[in-house]
Amino acid sequence: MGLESYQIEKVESVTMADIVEKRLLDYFKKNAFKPGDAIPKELELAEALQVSRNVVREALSRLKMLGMIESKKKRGMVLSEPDIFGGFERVLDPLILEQQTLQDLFELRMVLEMGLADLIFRRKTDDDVAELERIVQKSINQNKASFKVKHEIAFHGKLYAMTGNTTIMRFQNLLLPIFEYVVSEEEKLYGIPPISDVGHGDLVEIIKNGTPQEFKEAMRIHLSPHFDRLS
Amino acid sequence: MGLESYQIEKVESVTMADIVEKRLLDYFKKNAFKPGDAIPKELELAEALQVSRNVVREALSRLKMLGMIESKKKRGMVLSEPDIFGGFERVLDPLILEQQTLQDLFELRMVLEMGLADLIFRRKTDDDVAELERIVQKSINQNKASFKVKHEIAFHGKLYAMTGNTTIMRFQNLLLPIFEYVVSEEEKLYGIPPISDVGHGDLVEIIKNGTPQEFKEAMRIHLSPHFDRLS
DNA sequence: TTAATACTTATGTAGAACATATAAACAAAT
DNA sequence: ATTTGTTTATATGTTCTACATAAGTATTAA
Repeated sequence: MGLESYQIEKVESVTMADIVEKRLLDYFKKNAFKPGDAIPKELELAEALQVSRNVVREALSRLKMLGMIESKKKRGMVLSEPDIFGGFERVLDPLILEQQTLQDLFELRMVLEMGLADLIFRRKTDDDVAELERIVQKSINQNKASFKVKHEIAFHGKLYAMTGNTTIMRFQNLLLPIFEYVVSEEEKLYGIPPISDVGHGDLVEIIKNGTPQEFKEAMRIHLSPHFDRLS
Repeated sequence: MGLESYQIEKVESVTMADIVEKRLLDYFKKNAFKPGDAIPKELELAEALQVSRNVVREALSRLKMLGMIESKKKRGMVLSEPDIFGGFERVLDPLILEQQTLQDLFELRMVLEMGLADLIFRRKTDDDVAELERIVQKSINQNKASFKVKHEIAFHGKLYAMTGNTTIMRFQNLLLPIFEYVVSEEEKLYGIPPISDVGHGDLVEIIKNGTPQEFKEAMRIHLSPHFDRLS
């Protein structure tokens, strides 16, 4: 009988820095700290938490990485609006993420893309449509692989931009390298996917004169070469 | 003329820990480190980078927070599969995020919800549908607000679960408190939104016997009370 | 009043010391 | 011979002290 049948759970050592980090987060939430609020000095925290200044600094360093805290000499530290995807960005490396996670993120981006329709139609402007047409126009008679990738990014990036939602846009920008990685891995395994029946030109036409419903269906077909490869 | 017209950018002091953190990340990527690989000892890193062990530890502490590094006494440190949303989770507090970011995240969750259709239809099982029906059944004749919220979470949570995508599921779970916060804030401003023409029962019926296209449209209508409030 | 100066303070960095867990090697016991 | 106990070396965890550095504050000089 293997050890795993005993369901022994691995003891993971919790360090002081872990505890202090959590205490600080709880402290901020409990006291409804807002960006701009000053927080206690390192030595005061160390004294209050009964740990060395070093441990406090390790915990603070973590929060600084997330943009949650800013510090200046003499002036002390203030809470600040964190970079919501800061931690996400650092961790998003195809080489260190599990295959399943990469696959999940690949799907996540496709789900996003399918769900954009209503936001796009709600907020599109004539200028947006004109730029989309320009992007599509530029891609005609271009066959180099490197250009195609750039064009893909420009076109779909513009779609995200049209939502007017900078958070979604940032999110998709972060997911992009993952998407490309998964696509290239798939191509190694299964070859170049068939070209979709619906191209960028068709999508633009629908944005111009069609309905969200038509767009959703068109986008599904546009993505279907990828979609059909999902398990 | 105000200072802002000079486009002076705020000098933000870059600390050694910031630099070392970046160097470490670059080092891992450049050398194609994979989870399980051992990384140099603290003292070696300090020596190589010509900084104190203290600074190295602050940088390492950050990566440990993201789950990117695990350390054990004597055994040293190994790279590990990071928690992809770990940093995100810590930062997701309605009180410290800007109103616009909250709004963006609110929309992001709606976009996700609209995009789920194809994954759900691709992977649904009879058991899934049965459970959805059970959830809907339980909600009949329940009118307490607290129950309604729980029911909402259970129903939509099940929809996410049916995608079989644990990353998407985790993501939506993290977004949930934000969603609830924004909804409650909106209710304070504009009152309770009108009840949608499409309820959970209708959605289940479509999942059972309908098409992804019908589901998308139904979900749009289901969410329209929220959607119509978007600027 | 203004400007130059010194003082104070909180963060940033360095280095040493010790605590603690544990891998590895070795010795003892069954 | 395999297991069990003991020793030892070592890498991380924690604390302490000291000093550097930037930036408010108070003081002084013009």
